[in-house]
Amino acid sequence: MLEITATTPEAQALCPIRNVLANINGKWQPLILLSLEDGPLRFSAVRRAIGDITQRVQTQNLRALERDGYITRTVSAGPPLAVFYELTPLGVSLLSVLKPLVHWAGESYPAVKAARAVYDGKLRG
Amino acid sequence: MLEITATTPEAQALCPIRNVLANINGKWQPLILLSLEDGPLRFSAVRRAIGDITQRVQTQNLRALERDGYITRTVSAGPPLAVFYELTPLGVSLLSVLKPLVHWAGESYPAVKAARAVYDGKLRG
DNA sequence: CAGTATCCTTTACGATACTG
DNA sequence: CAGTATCGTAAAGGATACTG
Repeated sequence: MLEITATTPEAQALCPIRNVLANINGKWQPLILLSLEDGPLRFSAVRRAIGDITQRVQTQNLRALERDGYITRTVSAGPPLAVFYELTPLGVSLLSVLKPLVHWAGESYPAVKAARAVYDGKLRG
Repeated sequence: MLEITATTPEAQALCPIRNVLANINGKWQPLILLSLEDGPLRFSAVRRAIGDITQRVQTQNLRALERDGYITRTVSAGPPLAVFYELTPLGVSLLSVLKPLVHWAGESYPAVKAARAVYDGKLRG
C-alpha cells in the first residue's frame, strides 16, 4: 500500500516517497541515469549523450545521484585525467522502473500534444 | 530505442521525453495522480489525501495535468459548489508506469538513506 | 467549496570564465 | 579532461488574505 499522506512537517520530511522521489525527478537525473544504461561512461561522454547540459549542472546532478547510491565515480589517474561514472545495483534497479516511464513519455507525446491543443483551444473559445 | 540526445535548441524543445517528462516530474504531480487512482475526488479530498500542499499549488498542478490530458475537471453546480477530478484513460496509462516508480521509491528509502550516510561520512573523513 | 490575488523565498538551471 | 567559481535568470513552491 502506498502511503502518500503527510500532514505534519515531520511526516513530510520522513515520507519515503517524497524523500526519494525528490532526487530523481529533476530535468536531468532520468537522462543521466539512462545514458549509463549500457555501461560506464566518462564525464564528457555523458555530456555528449545528453547534448544539452552545462558542466556545472551535470556535476551537481552526478554528485546527487552518487550520494543517493545510484552511481559510482571512479577516477583513473592520468594524465590525461579520466573519471568514469557507472550504475550501482541500486541504480540498475531504479532504472528498471524509470525506463518504462521514460519510454511511455516518448510514446505518449502525440497524445499529450493533442490534449494540449484541445485545452488551449478551449481557453480561446 | 530511447533517444535522449538533443544538441540544438529545436531538438531540445521537440524532444518527446523532455517534453512530456517535464510536466510529470514535479514535487506534486505523481502524488496527485496517485490520489485519484481509486476514483474521482473533489478538490478538497485531493488536498486531504496529500496532506501538505497549498491551494494555490494544487490548483496549478491540477490545471497542468488537465492540460496534458491526464485528468478531467467536472463542475457539479451547487450550492455548495463541487468540483471532481478524475483520471482519463491517458492518466490511467501514465499511472501504470508511474506507480512502480513511486512504489520503488517507498521500498528503496532505507537503501538510499544508507547510501547518503556513507557519502556524507566520507566527506567529513 | 473551490478557487484567485499578492507577495515572497527557494531551488533549479544557464552562461561564462578559469584551473589542477 | 573534469571539473570549480561567479553571476544571473526563471520556475516552482509557500504564506496569507480574500471571493463567487
